[in-house]
Amino acid sequence: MSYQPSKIEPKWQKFWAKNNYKNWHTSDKPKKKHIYILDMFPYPSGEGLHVGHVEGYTASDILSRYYRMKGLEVLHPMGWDAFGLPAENYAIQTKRNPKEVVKKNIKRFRKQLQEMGFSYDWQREVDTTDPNYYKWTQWIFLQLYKKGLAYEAEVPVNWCPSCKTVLADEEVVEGKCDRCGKEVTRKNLKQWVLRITAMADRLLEDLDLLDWPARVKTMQKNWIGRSEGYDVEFKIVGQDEYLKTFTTRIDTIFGVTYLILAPEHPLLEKITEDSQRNEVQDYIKQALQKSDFERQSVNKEKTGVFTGAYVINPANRERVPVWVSDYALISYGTGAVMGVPAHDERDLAFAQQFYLPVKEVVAANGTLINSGPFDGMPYKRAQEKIALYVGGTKTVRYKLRDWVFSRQRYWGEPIPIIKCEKCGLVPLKESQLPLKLPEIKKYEPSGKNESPLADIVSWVNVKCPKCKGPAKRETNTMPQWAGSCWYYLRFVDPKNKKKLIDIKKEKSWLPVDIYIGGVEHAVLHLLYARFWHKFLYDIGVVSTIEPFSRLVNQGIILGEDGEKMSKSRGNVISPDSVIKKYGADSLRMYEMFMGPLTFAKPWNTQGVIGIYRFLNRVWSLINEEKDKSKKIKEKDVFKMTPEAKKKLKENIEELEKIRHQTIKKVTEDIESMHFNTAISSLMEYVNSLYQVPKEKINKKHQETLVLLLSPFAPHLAEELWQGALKHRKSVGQEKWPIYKAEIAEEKSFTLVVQVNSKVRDKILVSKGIKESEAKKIAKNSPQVKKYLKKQKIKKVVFVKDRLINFVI
RNA sequence: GCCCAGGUGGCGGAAUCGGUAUACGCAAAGGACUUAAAAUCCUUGGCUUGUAUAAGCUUGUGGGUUCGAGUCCCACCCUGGGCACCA
Repeated sequence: MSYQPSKIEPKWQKFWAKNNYKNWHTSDKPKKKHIYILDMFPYPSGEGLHVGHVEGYTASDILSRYYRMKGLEVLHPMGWDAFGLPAENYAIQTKRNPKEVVKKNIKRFRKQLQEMGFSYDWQREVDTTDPNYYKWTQWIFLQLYKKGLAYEAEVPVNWCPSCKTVLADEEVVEGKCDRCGKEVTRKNLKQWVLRITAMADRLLEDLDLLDWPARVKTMQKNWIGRSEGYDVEFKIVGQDEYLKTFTTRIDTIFGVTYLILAPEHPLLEKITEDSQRNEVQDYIKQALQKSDFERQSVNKEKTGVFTGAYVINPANRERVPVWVSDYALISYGTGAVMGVPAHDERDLAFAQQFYLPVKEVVAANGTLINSGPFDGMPYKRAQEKIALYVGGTKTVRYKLRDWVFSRQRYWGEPIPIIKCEKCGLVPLKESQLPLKLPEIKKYEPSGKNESPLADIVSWVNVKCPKCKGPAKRETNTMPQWAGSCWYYLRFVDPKNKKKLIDIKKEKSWLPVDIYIGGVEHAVLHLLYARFWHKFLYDIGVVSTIEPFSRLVNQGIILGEDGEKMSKSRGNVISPDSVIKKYGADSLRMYEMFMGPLTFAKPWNTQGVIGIYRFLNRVWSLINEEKDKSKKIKEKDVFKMTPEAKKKLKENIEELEKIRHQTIKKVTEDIESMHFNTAISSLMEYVNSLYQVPKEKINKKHQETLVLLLSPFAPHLAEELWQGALKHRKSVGQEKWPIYKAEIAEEKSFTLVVQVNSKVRDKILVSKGIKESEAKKIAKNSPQVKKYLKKQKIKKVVFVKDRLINFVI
């Protein structure tokens, strides 16, 4: 019989599913050594699983299967991030109810994951749209509200006209909606906002504790954008007002030649001179009409208008003009900037545009000039002194803004707040959770700055829990990210009715040891989840300060043309079609063999076939009858050096050595996540086994091969283990093979003989050979003799167990 | 513009500490088997010169350190990613 994945794979999937996947179920409170291996759970979109999911999920599955065989208890769960725009937009497109659509999509995703042979603990499955789950998402919101970390505010927000909802800053990419690609506009709306800025310092500092890719840490650092500087006030000439500016370079204050206010600055109106009023008002109007993206696009010409007002520079008492320009942002600092064209690129561009003076105050050597009493002082040291001199206050500012948390959409967690005209905002009682999302007929966004929930009179109108008077429910829903902020906690205790998580269980499993997923979540999910986790730590729900100790980003898989996979390009590879042709094992292994996990790699269908061939070779190595085995002709066998060939023929010990070397290599490579080289070494092992007549291969070799292969190609391994090799247990429950270092070690090595650093000969010698002996052997080589001739040897370099170099 | 990562055969990639560059796989060529094809198995394979022994060159480019550099240092070029008026 030949290797037929379409026959054996469903068979073993059924076998694993027995007793609700009992073999992969983990206890709540692990006793032995344990590890929590987590995938970023998918949005169950209508597209189904794609090859990018398969990549990360295969990597984590290999680790999970490996560590189980090493005797660790492994928590490896899966669930569904099913609220939010992708599912809802798909439902609207196909004119169906989001709930039904999601249910169907989840079913399909689950089936696809099971067809990949992923070893999840399906008893811990969670779904963010299940009321038993989002009850706790709402509960966390209530706690945030009680601690003052959730508040309502009228804020300028990003509005997507196509999705008809508010977006978080993180969801806007290059001025466009991250979901649909439409240009985002700006609106002022009353919104729920989470005070993530309160955690800014901790989110920044604790990055040091994490074993994460440096670039993800850098992205978070930049996103938080901490700057230390000073607030400095400038007195307005002829008025009693002061303009407060924020600067990180107070040492350049003697170089201020103008001041800039953002168009939204509250004092602008008041300070503008009548002669300039029309011009300034026109400018403000224009600026406010522009989208954020337009205003902030780079390399654009600077614009601005003089207000007619002057301020006094507190450092040197000079009068400097006040301008309005949209390169000052109202949302950062004080909305007012001191213009120092000599030492700031943007200020220089502005000054050149409007012929404003440029005054140098820091010399090339870094000491101050034209700075009165501070001349000659190094600029760094001058900062504190100047601050004292001009009355500046030390301030820390962040780029990070509070997180706009409400969405005008149906498909999200309802915010558990009641609005009463008399009592104001009244939170629901915990006993009233979950506040279920009502089933409605019309769930398209209305575009009226409200969620479609606002139209459900029977749901919206309630009695105020406090005064019993008429009141209304909050109709906005939570954003996509809410449910994914804490799902990794629920996996540990998915059925707890009384608590979000039992802290004893949390203590034994958290933090997540290995978290695998795409880099696209570097500042969204990963920052929000850290924020919530720290909050839960503060209120005593969890005992750990960070949720994910180690993060690994898989690289994206490109189409066969080397471009990003997309429907419009027509280069999308569907996992289903690959499974159908070559089986899930080939798909898994190919994706791991393509290259390092973290690299971006182009798909190559021929490569899948290569892996398929390899699995066939494994199959026939173990399955074929001995008499039918390769008609090995001694003369045409070997692809190895003559020495190795001889050894293999004469000495089966060589094969045993390779067996131990392979165990060593595969073990080390799995632990360091070098899956591509682990597979290479399995291939080399199989190639070696093919070099010897079948009857010389003992069962030990076959068993080792199957065990080592089992995390990568679990179906094939199970078939061979329980079939041809006649074992009773699942291969996944066997022990991982061990190697002996002394057997794996090579006894001899190829001594490289160089003359003037050029390789002239290679001689097989035993390991540990001494310099004197090596010298003797090397000098005897006819090749080497040719080069040495009568020349005088100036120097001999000997590297133990490697080479000898004669310098002449 | 700034920051980060990376440039190795026709392709994906391998190569602890500076010590045999190109493992493994794909594609290619030749052979065996077959009526034939597919599949399978075997062999070859960086480039140049050469019948061959062999010699020279080769890890983006140019320098440097070293007995010895894919690996370390300097400069430059290119690709990918991130940030982008954050004062």
